Amino acid sequence: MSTVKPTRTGDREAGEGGSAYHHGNLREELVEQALKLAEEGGLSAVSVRAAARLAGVSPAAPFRHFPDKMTLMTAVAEEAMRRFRAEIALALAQEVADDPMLRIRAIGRAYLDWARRNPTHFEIISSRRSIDFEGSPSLGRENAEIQAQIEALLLEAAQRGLLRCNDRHLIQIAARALVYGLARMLVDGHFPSWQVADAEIEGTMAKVLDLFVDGLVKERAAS
Amino acid sequence: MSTVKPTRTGDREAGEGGSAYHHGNLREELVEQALKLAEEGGLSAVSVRAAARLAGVSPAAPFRHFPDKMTLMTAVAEEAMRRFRAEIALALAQEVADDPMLRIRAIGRAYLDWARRNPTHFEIISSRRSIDFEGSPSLGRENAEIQAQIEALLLEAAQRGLLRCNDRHLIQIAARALVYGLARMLVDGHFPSWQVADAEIEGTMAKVLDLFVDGLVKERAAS
DNA sequence: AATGAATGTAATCGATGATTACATGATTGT
DNA sequence: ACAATCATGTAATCATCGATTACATTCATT
Repeated sequence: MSTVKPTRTGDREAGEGGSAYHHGNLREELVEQALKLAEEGGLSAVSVRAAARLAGVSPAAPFRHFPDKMTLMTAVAEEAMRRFRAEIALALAQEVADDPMLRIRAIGRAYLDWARRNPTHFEIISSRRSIDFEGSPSLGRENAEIQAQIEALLLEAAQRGLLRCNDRHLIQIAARALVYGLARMLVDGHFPSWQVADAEIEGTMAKVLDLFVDGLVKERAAS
Repeated sequence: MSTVKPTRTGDREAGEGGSAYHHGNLREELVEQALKLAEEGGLSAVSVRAAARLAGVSPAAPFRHFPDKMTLMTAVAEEAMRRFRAEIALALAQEVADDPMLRIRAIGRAYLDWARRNPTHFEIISSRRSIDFEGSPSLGRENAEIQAQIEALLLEAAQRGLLRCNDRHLIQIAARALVYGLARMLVDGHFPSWQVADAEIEGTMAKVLDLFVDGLVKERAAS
């Protein structure tokens, strides 16, 4: 009547106001709390029960909204992917350069930056065991959109004769493998084995990205 | 008395022969069974209890040999790493080419090949959450030896003027990021999102590797 | 208001990692 | 040969987790 959505009791964000049997927004609250758990304690800290606890609800309550843990994690991944995509889109919008390879590099940097700042969220969207990627249209769509953006940039680069290799699909897989490998080396804690200190990680990843992109383009005039 | 090793009851490989209270070789048996569990059911199928079950021993027995699960998994990782290294060494020994970049590519192929055939074992040695990498001299040493081999090859390549970039450490990180990314994309099941069928994976990975290595070398003469 | 669907609770199950007290048997010193 | 000692395995138990079932409560619609 007074609230916008007729199907909801009302916002209980403050936590203690209204009558407490029906939460009113449990589904989204659980996703949010799961994201928080992931941030603070890593992937292993995310449990259905812990999310329920944080939401102030019984251990069985989440199963009214998600048939199993994987479905909850998939919803978490969808939210994380939404943020990931938004940040990539922002970086691309801020890259004023006309050079398509520079724009691809900007995407790569945004990718690595987000993974560095949200390691567990990155892990969640990358996993195919804790989430049902195939079963989520949202995840598939967002992923395909990133691919399409890069494909367009590669096509432009090819038309300008910048590329050393004609197989753009292969280039794209290579590019993704490189940034995915870097990001996973980071979240998996491999850099200490490479004598790369934490403070150097960002710079190292940027230089590796440059090295790779330079290797893609046809012989540059000079340097 | 009759057996070779005086400190052991004797081989109980067959399973039912001798007196059964003391297993005689539990530690190694547990590692072996854990490897088997990993092969057959993935990382999540590996549990201390399951390994104990397969070894025909009580759920608490493993904790006499490993203080916690992570220590068991670290021992598993050490055995997996040993096999991994052996296969890389074999591939390198079989590569007759004198070209250091071809030798590096051979290492990359062996790396990817092993990961493709032993996805869960690869996952275990790559993880830094289920194992204590830093706490294992064996793991650190084997990893450092691979790095040293590649460093030597890169140095040779640099001396022959083959490299486009002088920072060999950076090249090595990039190379590792690429193969690690490819291997993890495989293990994590990303290739379906890239329209790469299972049968094409091996070839695709090889081509991506070539694309990368070609990008490292100074402008080739012709095609 | 009454009814039925949506949503949350309570109780319970089986599996897991881990700990403690106890049992067994092999090793070793005399 | 024998007994002390230590390594190794067992039994029992705990807390946590994912999951299910039966029941309670609230909301929306009639």
